[in-house]
Order: sequence, then structure tokens, then C-alpha cells
Amino acid sequence: MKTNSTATERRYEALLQLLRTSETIWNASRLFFGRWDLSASQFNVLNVLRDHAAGLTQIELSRELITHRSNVTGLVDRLEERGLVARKAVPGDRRAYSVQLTKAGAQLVEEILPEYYARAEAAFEAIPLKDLPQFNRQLAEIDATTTRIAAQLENH
Amino acid sequence: MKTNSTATERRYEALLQLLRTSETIWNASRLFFGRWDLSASQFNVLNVLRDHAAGLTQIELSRELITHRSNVTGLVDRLEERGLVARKAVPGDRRAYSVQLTKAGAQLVEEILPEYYARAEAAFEAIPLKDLPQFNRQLAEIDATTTRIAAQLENH
DNA sequence: AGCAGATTGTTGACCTATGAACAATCGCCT
DNA sequence: AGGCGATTGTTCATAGGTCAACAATCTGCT
Repeated sequence: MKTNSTATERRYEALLQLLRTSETIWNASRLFFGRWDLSASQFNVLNVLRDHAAGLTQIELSRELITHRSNVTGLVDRLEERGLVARKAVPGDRRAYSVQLTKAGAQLVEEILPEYYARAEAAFEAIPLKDLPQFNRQLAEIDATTTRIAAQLENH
Repeated sequence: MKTNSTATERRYEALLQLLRTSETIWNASRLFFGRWDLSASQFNVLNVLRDHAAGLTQIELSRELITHRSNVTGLVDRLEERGLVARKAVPGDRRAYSVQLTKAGAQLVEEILPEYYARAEAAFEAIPLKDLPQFNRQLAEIDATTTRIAAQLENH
């Protein structure tokens, strides 16, 4: 299997561009959510809980957010301190909490969401709608391939 | 200017897909560089220094890596402890250090790089070479637009 | 009933990252 | 020469993130 140096370089350049773009988006997100004294991660917690009025356990939250369960502890701690979220007992399982939006939390998400969507669309306005499916497909394929590569790495 | 809900949703979905993919790449990177007990950030330091045999000051490093100068302190500290990097005096400026690769550091980068490029290409193999320019252009445009949005946010 | 193994959440160690504050130094300008 | 503003690097506080270890609890099996 021969390597084609130009192809390698061009694909590597694309990888860098993807990471750069995503970093730029994160930085913009930090500025955006900063207006409400939230981090992007904190907003994501609120946003996920918005679709689960019954609440989610921290383990479920960690799966939705694709993060370690030990990380959820601190996120929920800080949101709870601010009264945006509450830990309720789970009937039948004394290990777990049901994390739910408070009134204030629900209200805050509703306030932020429209503006968030508007900025998200603005950021992607340069991509014509007709090109979106292909763009998404390409990203999804890179995602899947990378996941496969990561699995190989885990088995040494 | 009316908002088209479907367009908003579709572009928002693309944004999520982009962030998801970049996160997957970061996770794979963590696994990959872990084989040499390096973080991706630490490798990036070594990789940048590779192109600057004369060394870079920490401020220059922070600009190359797009990170805060206070972050460079710790990164260089840990790389220096492992003997991969050295802080040399800068003639004519007693505030600054010239951070340079040691022999061991240079050797390590050369060892890792080929494999790194190979994985990067593998991850992006699903994108035909003919589609790469458009893909890159789309990402660059999103990047530029997002930077503009961030600038607006900074001026309140 | 009782035990073994899995699950849930927390904690502590560590790394990356930002921002503010600080000391040392530099550079320019009068 | 003297002084003032900018720059460089460090430190501290805070936050997000991983992983390992731990206690409490749950579950299934005998």
C-alpha cells in the first residue's frame, strides 16, 4: 500500500481546518453564553433537560452529553447552586438523582434558545441549503471512520 | 427578514454534526498520543517547534497554538520536565525564553509524525480528493462567519 | 435470605484552558 | 537619565474534562 504524499497532506489540511473551525465555534459560544454567565457545557445540560421534563439521572445526562459521569457532578453542582436545576430523589433507586429544570432554569433556556438558533444559522449561512446534505454526510463519514480508528487504538 | 424554521433546523443540525465530529477526532487523538504519554496539546507544542529550530518564545508559541500565554507556562513546564523541550535565554530580552526542542524531543516528533499523518488521512479517506477543495472552502467560510459573529458579541 | 457483581454518584489527582493580577523587563519619549 | 506604558512570563482562582478508587445501593442467582 503506497502513500500518496499530496493526498495525505491535503487530507491533513482538511483535518486541521475542521478542528480550527470547531474551535472558533466554541470560542464564539463562550462569548455568547457568557452573557448569561453560563458556559457552553452548562447550557448543554439545560438544553438536554428541556426535552426531559421528567428529569434525567446523572448517568443518563453523561450519556446524552458524551462526557464522563464524574464530570456531571460538578456541572450539576454549579447549576443547582444557581437554582437552575434541582436534584430529586428517584423512587426505587436510592443511588441516583433525577436532575430536573427548575422554573427559573426552564425560563432561562427558553430565553436563550431562539437567539442561539439564530446565531447558529447565521454561522452556517454560507452553506447553501442544497449543499447541506452532502456536507453533513461527509462529516458523518469522517466521524464514523474516526470512531473505528479509535476502537483500533483501544485494542492496542 | 423572516426566519425559515426548516432552514434554521437544518443548519443547526449541521453545526451539531461538526462539533460532534471534531469531538470524536479529539478523543481519537487522546488515545493516539496516549501511546507516548502525550496529550494532543503537548504534541502540538512539539510539532510547532519542529518548524522553528531557532526556538520560539512562549508568547509566540501561544499565538501559534491559539491559546493563552498563561497556558503555555504549564505545557512547557511538563515538556521540560520530561526533557523534550528546553528553555534557553533570549539574547537582548531577559523577560523571554526561547523554547526549543531537545534531541529527544525532535526524535520523538519524527517518530510520531508519519503515523499521525497516516491516521489523519485514514480518517478523511471517505472524502474523495475531488471534493476536498469545496469541503475546505465551506469550513473556512463557516470559520470566517463565526469569527465575525464573535466580534459582534465582544462589542456587546 | 444472602452473597457476588454491576451500577450510581462523589472525590481526588491530574491536565487543559481562560482571565486577572503581579513582578520584571523592555522601549520609547522627553 | 528618568519615567511611563507595553510586553513577557508566572501565579491564582475557576471551570471543563479524564480516570481510578471508593461507598452505597441495586440486581440476579443460588
